[in-house]
Amino acid sequence: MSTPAEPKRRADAVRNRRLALDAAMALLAEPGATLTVEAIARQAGLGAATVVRAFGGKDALLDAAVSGLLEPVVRRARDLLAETTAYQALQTFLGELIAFQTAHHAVNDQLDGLELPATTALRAGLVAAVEEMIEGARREGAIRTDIAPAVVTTLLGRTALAVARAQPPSQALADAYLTVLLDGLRPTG
Amino acid sequence: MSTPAEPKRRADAVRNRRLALDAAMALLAEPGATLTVEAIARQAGLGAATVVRAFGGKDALLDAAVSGLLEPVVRRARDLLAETTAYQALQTFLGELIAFQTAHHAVNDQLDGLELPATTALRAGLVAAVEEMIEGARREGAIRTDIAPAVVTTLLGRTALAVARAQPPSQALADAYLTVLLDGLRPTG
Amino acid sequence: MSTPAEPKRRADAVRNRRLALDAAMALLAEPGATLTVEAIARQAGLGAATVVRAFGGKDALLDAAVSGLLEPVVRRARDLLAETTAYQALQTFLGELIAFQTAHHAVNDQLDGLELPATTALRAGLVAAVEEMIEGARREGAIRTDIAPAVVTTLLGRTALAVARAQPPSQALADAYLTVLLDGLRPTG
Amino acid sequence: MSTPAEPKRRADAVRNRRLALDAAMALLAEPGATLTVEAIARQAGLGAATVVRAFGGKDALLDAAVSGLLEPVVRRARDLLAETTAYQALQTFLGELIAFQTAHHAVNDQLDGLELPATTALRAGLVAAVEEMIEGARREGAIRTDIAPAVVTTLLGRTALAVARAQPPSQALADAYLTVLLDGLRPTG
DNA sequence: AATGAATGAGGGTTCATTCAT
DNA sequence: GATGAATGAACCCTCATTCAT
Repeated sequence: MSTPAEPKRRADAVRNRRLALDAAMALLAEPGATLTVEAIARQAGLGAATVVRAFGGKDALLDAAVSGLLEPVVRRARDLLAETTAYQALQTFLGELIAFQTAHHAVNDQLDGLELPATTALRAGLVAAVEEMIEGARREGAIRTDIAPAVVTTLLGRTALAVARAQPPSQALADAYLTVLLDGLRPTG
Repeated sequence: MSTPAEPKRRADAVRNRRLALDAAMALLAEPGATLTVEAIARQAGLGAATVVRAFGGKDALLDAAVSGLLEPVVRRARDLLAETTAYQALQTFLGELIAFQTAHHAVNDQLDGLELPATTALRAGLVAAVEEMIEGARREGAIRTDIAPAVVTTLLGRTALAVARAQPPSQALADAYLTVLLDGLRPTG
Repeated sequence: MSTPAEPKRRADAVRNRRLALDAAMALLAEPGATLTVEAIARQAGLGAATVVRAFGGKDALLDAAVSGLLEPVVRRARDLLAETTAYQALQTFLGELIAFQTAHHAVNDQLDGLELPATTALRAGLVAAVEEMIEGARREGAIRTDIAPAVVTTLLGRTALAVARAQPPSQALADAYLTVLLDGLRPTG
Repeated sequence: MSTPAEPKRRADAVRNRRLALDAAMALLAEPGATLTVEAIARQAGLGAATVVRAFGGKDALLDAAVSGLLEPVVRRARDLLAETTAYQALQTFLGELIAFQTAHHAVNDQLDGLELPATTALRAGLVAAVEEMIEGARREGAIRTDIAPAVVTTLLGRTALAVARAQPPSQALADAYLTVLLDGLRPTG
């Protein structure tokens, strides 16, 4: 009695789509990885044509991979907003964002360059969530109000991205980012 | 009787090297420019083989071009260090750095990706100069001392790069970067 | 006790072969249709492997499909030969041939290009029938005798094909074809 | 004093462009030839990338090749129109057209399918020239007037194409085409 | 010595066929 | 036995480099 008849014939297809996706995500995590279809296919143990067919083009594959990586991040931002104060959410989330981006390095390049539908949507969701945190923190009196929330959001996002890109990864740098940015955002006066 | 007939032939070579370099620098300044050898050659009014021959490969050309763009920035950092207080130098320099990187957008990609010798050296020089500013500002009591100078340097450098990369360029973002970062670096206590 | 259990299993096979054939014929009738195996399978509501297996290769499938379309044409030629005078048969048949080829546009390309056994045989049958019409009409004194029947047959066949291929289809052109060709075939003297 | 300084550096380029063009034309003349870029390049003794570069894409190459083949045909039609009566021009030209199309077999496929600018223009010129012949011949009282000139032109053009396509080529067929079509076009009454 | 042109390697994509379910 | 998926071959195209002029 649990969705019995519908996904009948795709046990291996789903598995291989998953393999291709995982391979792409794994390569996205490596700093200097070659992101060709062939490289992704090799990593997945599949043929090149298979991964193309599974997604309908390289762009769609990258879109899916980046989205797959980004989606839990956005969800986590939403969860934090619901659970605690906006400022606390901001603090926690920024730390986790850096950790994520550090662990999935090449995602950042994709985020900058391409125009991929799902990724774009998720990024917008991420921006919206951070902006809510900023606005909430302003109302809570936790951060300064002389800079527009949208600007603060962009600043936090882009600098997080940059910090994550540092080679080699550095926890000290991530900590410094959090400390300096949040201190710099304290209410003036 | 010194340098008999040898440098005469090289006059054209020097001129063409300069032309290729200028062309590459100009293209590096444009956001979406095509950085193929042929495009650079066309911009320079030269043949494709000439620009390759003048540098011995595309990588070397890019190294030279990026270095050419970076060199005045490093020199400017040095000059500021000599002219004024370290903190004042830091403030001024960060503003100019953002402006430079915003104006020479594509340089950033090259800075991240490749490992080019001259560029790497210059980047090291840049890091060293900023690190001197940080250390000086610490001695001046102008900034906090609970974060290692090297970490602060990396933080400032990488975030400047990220802010410059913002699309579209935003002066408000650059201002916010300066304000928030420098406020966040104020001495604690 | 004859044919014990064997043909039962083949009921589905026969049905699917029919479905694939109909699908291919339908696509052959459309001018710009995509004639990939997958497209034919989709049109048939079958899997791609099924249509291949049912015929043992794409070429064999096309052979069968084209033959299926051509077969009634040949039979019609035979019937006309039996029913009426040779010249009358010729007149009627040419008109119908053009109409058929116009309605099943893509068949023409296949007729020209490939060398498919069944199709080749049918085409030979078609040629033979037309040739009989020509010879009969000669005996009836209805057409000129200074051109070899085989040549006249080829001329009529190939020009019919060309007229059918006209884009956009034109009834005026078909009429002109009939008028001019038949007038041009009138007995000399 | 004869165009001395302008085409300085292209002796080999022109030669190879010519080679590629000739190769394409040669393959266009063969009935079942493979018209891939690689096949053309092999025929020309060049690399595949070279022929692409020389024309900027496969379509442009085919356009040039077909146009190169078609251009003298159109010019010949124009010349005939200037030299003699329209009907005589028509008779002569149709014979030559068949001969040409027989000798350059595959041109016909390209003429049917693609939308190539130069080829399309030339084809329009060809149609216009033949139409002028028809109209002139009507005024001369040499051909029937109960079929629209445009229809006659299409009929002659498409059937010439079809006759040329006959395999194996047959002079008897070409002669029959001319005889039957022109007799069929005689004035009625 | 400069250069336009040639090229070989590599990219993404499509498709007829084969295989595992 | 039917099938969705896998695949290897083939296609067109781009580009950094090399060569002949």
